[in-house]
Amino acid sequence: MLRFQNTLTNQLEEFRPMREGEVGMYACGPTVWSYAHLGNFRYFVFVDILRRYLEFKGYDVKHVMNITDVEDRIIAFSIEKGVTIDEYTAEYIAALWEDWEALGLKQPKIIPRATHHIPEMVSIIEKLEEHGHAYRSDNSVYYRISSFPEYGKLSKINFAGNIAGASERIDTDRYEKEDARDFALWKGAETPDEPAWDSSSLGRGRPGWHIECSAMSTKYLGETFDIHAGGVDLVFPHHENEIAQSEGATEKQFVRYWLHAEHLKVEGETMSKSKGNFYTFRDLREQGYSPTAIRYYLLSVPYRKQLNFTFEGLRAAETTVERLQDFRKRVKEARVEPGRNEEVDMAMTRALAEFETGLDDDLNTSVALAALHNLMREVNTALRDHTVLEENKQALLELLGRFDSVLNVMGSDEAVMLDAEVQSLIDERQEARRRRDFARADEIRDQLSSQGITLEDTKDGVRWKRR
RNA sequence: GGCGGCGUAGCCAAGUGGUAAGGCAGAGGUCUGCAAAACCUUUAUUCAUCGGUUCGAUUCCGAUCGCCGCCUCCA
Repeated sequence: MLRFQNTLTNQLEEFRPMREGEVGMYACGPTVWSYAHLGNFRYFVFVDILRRYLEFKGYDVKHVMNITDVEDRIIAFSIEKGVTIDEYTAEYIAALWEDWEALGLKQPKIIPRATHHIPEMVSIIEKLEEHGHAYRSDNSVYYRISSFPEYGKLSKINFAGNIAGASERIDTDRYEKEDARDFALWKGAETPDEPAWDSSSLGRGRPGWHIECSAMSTKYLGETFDIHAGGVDLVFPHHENEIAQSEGATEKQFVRYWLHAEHLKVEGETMSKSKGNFYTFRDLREQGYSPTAIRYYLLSVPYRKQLNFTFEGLRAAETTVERLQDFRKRVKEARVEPGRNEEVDMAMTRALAEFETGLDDDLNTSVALAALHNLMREVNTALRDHTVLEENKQALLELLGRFDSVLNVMGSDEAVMLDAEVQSLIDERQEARRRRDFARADEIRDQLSSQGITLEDTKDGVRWKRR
């Protein structure tokens, strides 16, 4: 039974989608003002596991992720560079998809961009005005929080209690609002050259940040949908505001399950540019770490716990991933004889059960990985001195494939060909070894090693690996 | 000031009212011409500290110490 910790109710709840066999899922996407960093990817990997596991369970997942391509920083930086916001964001969007693919993340099925959904946002704002949830001030439109009694139900923030201590941070806004908590739905244009859209009802301006997600999620998933995911920092105010907007406009429940991923720390500290511990995915790749190891590392800690990123941990992930991939490759290459091995059968049954128990429990990836490691050890032990039996091999490859349909860390299936020259060197070395000309054999091994090819001598011949 | 999370072996980390998953590193071994890789075995009388509840607590309750997050645009 699949269960999620729902931020809305603060409880571990059985997951039951609105429609049998289908899941509508909205994941807050990036604001493309810079390269995505490790923390962003921790969250993206979580969403990927969530989606893949739902698919593993047989659901058809309608996965929507927005791209926020208009926002204050984007506007400021594009003006600084003297380019349009589209030109400015294009570079970061391209980089995002490059990183995305390298990390083995599935593409969301629908990827709406904020700038392409202005009319939808305007129409929600109009509805909010009709319902008395919005008001105008200067050229802008604000949400009237006092009109939505349930405000705070997601974040559980008690406004009466906390305003006092935090008051110096409020009221710095230059806009005129009825209440300090109210937030902008539509920001009226102040200068002629800032990016803005004309709306006959609202005037010239641009949308507030929160309205984007309300408009795009509802458009593609309906007024009520199953899952909304995000980073913990979005609980307040972003998601709280989305609820106020969407439920204020439709008078229906907006989202049924709210899932929030914890943040990543680096060497025990908050990742920040000023501390010099700020990393993007590309930074790590430039340092030679493999995307798969990074993925493994990011998913190895359950999403609701802070992940303490360390380079020691990343190196450990590197080793582990190699071992897993090697295991799968060995199973695939193993020579077979007819028949089946009961021990291996039982190990597989246990592993599958443990894998599902783990992921069913609010996506406990640590438990799922332990299941995989236990399987690997048991299979290795059972088959240590035996030839692999045909039925086990097929079943095992199938099972590993199923696990990897969620984890995606065990390597691809494509056979990599060696060029003829390398192959002939390997052959020559084998010949030299037969002659016990080890000097020549080692010479060839060193030569290939300098080309990034590692040789391993096994009972069944030479195996090679590209670094 | 308000709200929330966490503290488990050298490191990362799961977990439960009945006596500690898994990974990395370490140690020993198998294999090997050597090596590498791989494989096997092994590594916490103990779960921040102090009290309490209980037949029994790492797991529940309270206090203390330490770390982290949110409280208006940061995943």
